[in-house]
Amino acid sequence: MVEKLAEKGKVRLSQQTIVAAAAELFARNGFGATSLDDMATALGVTKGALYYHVKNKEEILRLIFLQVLTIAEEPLRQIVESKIDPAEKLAQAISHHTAVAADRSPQMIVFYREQVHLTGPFSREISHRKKTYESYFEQIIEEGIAAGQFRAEVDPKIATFGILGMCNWLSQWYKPGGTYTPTQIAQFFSQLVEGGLLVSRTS
Amino acid sequence: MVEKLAEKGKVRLSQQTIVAAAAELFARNGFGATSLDDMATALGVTKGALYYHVKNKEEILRLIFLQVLTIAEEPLRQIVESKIDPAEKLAQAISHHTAVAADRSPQMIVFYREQVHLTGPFSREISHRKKTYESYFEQIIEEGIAAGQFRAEVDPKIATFGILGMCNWLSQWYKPGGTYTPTQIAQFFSQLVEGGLLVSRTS
DNA sequence: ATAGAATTTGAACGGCTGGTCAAAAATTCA
DNA sequence: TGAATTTTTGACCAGCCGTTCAAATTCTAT
Repeated sequence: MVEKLAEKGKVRLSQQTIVAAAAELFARNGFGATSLDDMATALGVTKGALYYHVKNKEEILRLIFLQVLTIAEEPLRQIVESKIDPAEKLAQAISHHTAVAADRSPQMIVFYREQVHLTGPFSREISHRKKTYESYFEQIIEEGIAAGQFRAEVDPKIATFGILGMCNWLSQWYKPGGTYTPTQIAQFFSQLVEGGLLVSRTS
Repeated sequence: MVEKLAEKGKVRLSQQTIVAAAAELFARNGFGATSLDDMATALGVTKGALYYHVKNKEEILRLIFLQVLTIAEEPLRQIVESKIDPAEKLAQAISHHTAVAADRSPQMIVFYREQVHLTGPFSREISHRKKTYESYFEQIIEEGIAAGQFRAEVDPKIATFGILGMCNWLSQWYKPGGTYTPTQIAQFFSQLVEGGLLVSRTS
């Protein structure tokens, strides 16, 4: 059912390689439907070997979540704190988030699909960090409204959910080597969010 | 682990009630992590009883997918074929899609998360109907560009993915009884997509 | 009331799951 | 080389999974 990835013998087994292989399998088949045997087969080893590098199945999932957050959080924080105008901040934030979604798309799919399988305090920590991440976007929009750059009728929370939804959805359809690069897609999204579709506006 | 829903004894067991309960459990815990015992418990019956109404677990999943498509497809088709201007069409399409995402949110979560667990030709049929559904949005945007109402630089495919991502994401955060109704949220989304965030534009 | 049909039960099944572990193999380094 | 260490094996376990089915129950209509 799960074909072997083209990694047999090439790479040394480690937490990193396990997590990478698991992310692809979880993204393709779901966390619950991916067995440790599937992962072992994909890596060209036996199930038991995995347990030398990893405590259990859930830890693999935890490591995927941490990887996503490690990549995503810090650059966004820097964008928010930089001293450029809000519209440019938003464009950079969209560009950053789109890039993460595009080149870590298995991890992103897992991140937004499988949190339900995290248990205990770790799941709550993820929820909290997700909220913080979202709040950065909210801040940028509020800033833009306060500066008179964004329309005052905009609800920052709804707009944030809209923008993040737009970017996150990318991992559902983006395939490397398509018509557009992640950078170009991010530009399209920025134009759409900032300028809208209409040629002219009345407000 | 899975608490009983407040349905015990109240409703008669049927395909419909099974599908409804399953949708909530699948949405909350995932298809793979939801056992038939979980569903039976939630409905106040034993596992065996389910098999009188349903062929197997995958059929339950299939019925959820069909339910979503049955609700979503036809109204959108009518909007596309109606003789109103593209901007208004888009607003109505967004409103329609948002409404579906909001008041069938368990089913929508399952629809976009668990297709991987469908097997055989049915999965391909769903993919095809999904694509057709997306193409309706593309059509509206192309129409708007052709009519000179939408900006010519817009890529209809990317814009469609963006809009659908925005709406679909709703099922991840929307809770009935929040600050805004689905109708209001749809209006926000329409404004965002059509007019953008910026107060003024140069193009 | 009672026959007949519709529905539910509860036990049983084979298979797969995540996890464990002593022994074997591979690697490292003096 | 060869001893010490790191890594992998492969067999094993207990438990849960989806599914089946004969028997028991409940419902329906006369």
